[in-house]
Amino acid sequence: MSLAHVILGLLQQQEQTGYDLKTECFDQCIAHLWPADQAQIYRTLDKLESQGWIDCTVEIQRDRPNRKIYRVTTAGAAELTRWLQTHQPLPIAREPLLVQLYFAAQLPDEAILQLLRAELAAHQAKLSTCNQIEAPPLHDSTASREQMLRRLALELLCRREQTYLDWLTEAIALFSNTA
Amino acid sequence: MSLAHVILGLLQQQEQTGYDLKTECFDQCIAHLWPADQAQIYRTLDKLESQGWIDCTVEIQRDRPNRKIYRVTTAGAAELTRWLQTHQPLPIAREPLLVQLYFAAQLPDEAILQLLRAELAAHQAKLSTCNQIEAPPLHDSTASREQMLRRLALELLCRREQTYLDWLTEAIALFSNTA
DNA sequence: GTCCTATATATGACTAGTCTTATATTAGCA
DNA sequence: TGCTAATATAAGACTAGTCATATATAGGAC
Repeated sequence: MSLAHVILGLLQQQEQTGYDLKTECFDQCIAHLWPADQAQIYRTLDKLESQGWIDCTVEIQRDRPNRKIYRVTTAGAAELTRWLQTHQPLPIAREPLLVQLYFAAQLPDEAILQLLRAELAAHQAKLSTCNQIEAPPLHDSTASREQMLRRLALELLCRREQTYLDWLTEAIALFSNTA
Repeated sequence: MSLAHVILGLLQQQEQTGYDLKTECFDQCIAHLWPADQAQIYRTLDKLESQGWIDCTVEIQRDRPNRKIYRVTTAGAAELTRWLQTHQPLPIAREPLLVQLYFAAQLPDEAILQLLRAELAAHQAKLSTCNQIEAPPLHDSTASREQMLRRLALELLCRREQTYLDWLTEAIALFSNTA
């Protein structure tokens, strides 16, 4: 249940509501690390609260629905620290495009090229959104520890997209030659 | 429901049982593209059959449980061809390690290094299993179209692992210097 | 003799995540 | 006047995937 730990981490940085988590964290950069929809965020908040890892105070608003502001408890902080140091299993990446290529021998080159070009465009778009996330360069010694670690995480995202782009470009060249 | 299409593809190559699919396909190379457990394979076979995309004949065995040998129907073959040409959404990669790094500022360097080293070892192991999958080199002109496409898919898997290894090695160096 | 493995299929219980809709109020726009 | 967007939380229905267990038979290991 890593989503629970993402939320613990975010709440430790700043106490906030489920709505804030969704609009300011998950819809922004966290989406690249661990996408989550609104329903899942609220359910995980409920679970974290019943576990005693977070608690909340209700801020009564007249003109808007009340806000439940969550913060990490002592037990929650201990759990986060424990989890942060525990090696997690490798992520399972299920890649529809690779499956398609694996069975694509029956398709004409032009159909394969269309698949590859569509994937290339999608990865180019993703790389450009990753590049738009602000972060100091990897070897900037004035950056804080937080900034450096975030830059490091972001760096892998960008490199992964670049790996895709390089591979797709070569694959397209391969099929363009034989076509 | 890509697992359904993986199974359609595999059955189109060779009619076989759920047990065969599990032990000879999913436990071997397909696991790298689309891992699936036994329960999910059998349930998907049921669903594919009720959709009319596959059918089966029962081979009665005296000394062993009977075998249900599945094959792709005409409708199933048409569905596979359609799916193979349809652009699929980018895979969602949820990376626990990146989440950990993102919130790791509170940890000492040594704890971060331990995380990075464990991940490096895991990715080294994965790369070596990927490298053990037999496939002709990418530019071997004597390879069949099937072999070439499989080599291409495998090539991305290997490059992805190499990208991880490079990034992890640099990250480890970064923290070893500051430590 | 008992345990484990292989062969083969099936199902129950569960987790994580998605999609949709409900509720309630305010503000802005056309 | 009616529509939409923003602010907030909640829950129902569903899908995909995981984990464990059940069933049945044969053969080999200890």
